[in-house]
Amino acid sequence: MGRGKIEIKLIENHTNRQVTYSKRRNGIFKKAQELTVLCDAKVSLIMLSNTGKMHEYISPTTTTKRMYDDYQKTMGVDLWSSHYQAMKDTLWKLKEINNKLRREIRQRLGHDLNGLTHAQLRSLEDKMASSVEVIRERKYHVLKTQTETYKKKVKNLEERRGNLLHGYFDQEVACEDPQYGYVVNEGEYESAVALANGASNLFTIHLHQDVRDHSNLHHHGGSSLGSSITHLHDLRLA
Amino acid sequence: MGRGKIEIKLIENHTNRQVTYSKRRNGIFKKAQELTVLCDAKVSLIMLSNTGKMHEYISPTTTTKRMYDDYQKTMGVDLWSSHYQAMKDTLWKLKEINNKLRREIRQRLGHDLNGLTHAQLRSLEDKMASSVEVIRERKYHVLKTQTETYKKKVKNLEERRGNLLHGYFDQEVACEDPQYGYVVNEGEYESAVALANGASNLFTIHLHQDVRDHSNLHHHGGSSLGSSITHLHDLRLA
DNA sequence: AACTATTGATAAGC
DNA sequence: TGCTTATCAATAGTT
Repeated sequence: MGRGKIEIKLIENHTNRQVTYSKRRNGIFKKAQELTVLCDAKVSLIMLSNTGKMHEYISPTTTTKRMYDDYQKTMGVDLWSSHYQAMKDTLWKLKEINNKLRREIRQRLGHDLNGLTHAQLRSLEDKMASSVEVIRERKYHVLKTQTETYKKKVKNLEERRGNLLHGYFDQEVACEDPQYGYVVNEGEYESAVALANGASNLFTIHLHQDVRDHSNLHHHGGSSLGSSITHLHDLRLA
Repeated sequence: MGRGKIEIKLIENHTNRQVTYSKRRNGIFKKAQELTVLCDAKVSLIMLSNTGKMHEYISPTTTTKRMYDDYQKTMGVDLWSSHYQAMKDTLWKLKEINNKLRREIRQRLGHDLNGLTHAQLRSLEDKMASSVEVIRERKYHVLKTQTETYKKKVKNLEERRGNLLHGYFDQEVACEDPQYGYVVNEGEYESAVALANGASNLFTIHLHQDVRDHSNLHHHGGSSLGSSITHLHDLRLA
């Protein structure tokens, strides 16, 4: 339709092609619009020119995301889910691993032993016993180190105070039982134990939605009927 | 264009609306096709009728996924990423929990004790000692139960064999040391230990792509130019 | 961009 | 749905 029939093949002339693209694009947008209204249909139309310009029409009764979600559902399964599906798999596997780790910890705490055979229990007992031994040794090591550090500190303090105050605080310093040296950082200990006792509290995960505003884009919805259909999304590829 | 001008408003007559939808849909598809060829453009066109039928046109030079990916990039990346982002957060948190659980297990195995204070070590030792006690008790319980079960079995066997064969196998039965009753399922024990000894092997996650075949759908690509544009995806919502 | 001669799309009817 | 045809709409080429 025009001053002459044209063959449907690539328009070689660059300018001509641009003009035709613009004209026909608007024509299609108008038709999409009309279809939406006349037939109560939902249309998602995305067009990308060879110059990299992107244009979109979306029926005002829906959103592009919803259209593609429906499309996915209809087509069977996901299109872009290579990424998404891999993520879901990873997530599931991490959950599995988590459960296994938890179970192991529970067993080491002496719970959930019902499923284990005598041999497994014997092995578990042995391993834990040797672990306790390691911990005990480490404890003695820390004890020894800290005691020495403490002694040094006390001695240093006595010297300094003695030097400064000529023995005025000798009695007070003597009251500080070296034993108290072991309970430094008592506050931190509490929280450390809380953490060690389950970390279950960490499972309180608050999911949230990240809905962003794309106000930088001109959005002229399909509601402005016959007036200005040309005012559709006019975007450039990033 | 037609036997009369029509107003662009919802067609009330249901049948008429269906017919118009079908005709105009094909018209738009044809125009999308022509635009693709004439101007070297890429078009993604998804239409959903009010009866739930879905139709699609996609330029043969691209795919629906690629078009939508481009669209997302242009729009600013976030459409379904509310979902996606929540998933990523969950994944990250699960990894964190995993690491904490692993650290705890290592400490209970007697490793990585360097950061702990004497008080923490003492607490850990106590807890492990009491856990060992629980495990030991459970072990004895299992031992006792299994021994009794075994004795019953042997007795029953002896009786049955005695009845049938008049004591012919007495000697053989006597050779079965009751101790062997404790080592049933030795094979399973090995795998259980392997599992208990880290579960680290579970981290070997093989990501895969799930590319499925949708051969149940009639796919007539945009290559069949002027011939049969009506043969586009014709799907129903699941 | 705006203008038309022309072709193309389609509303109504079958 | 498919075909026909009288009409209106889109647009190719020109200005």
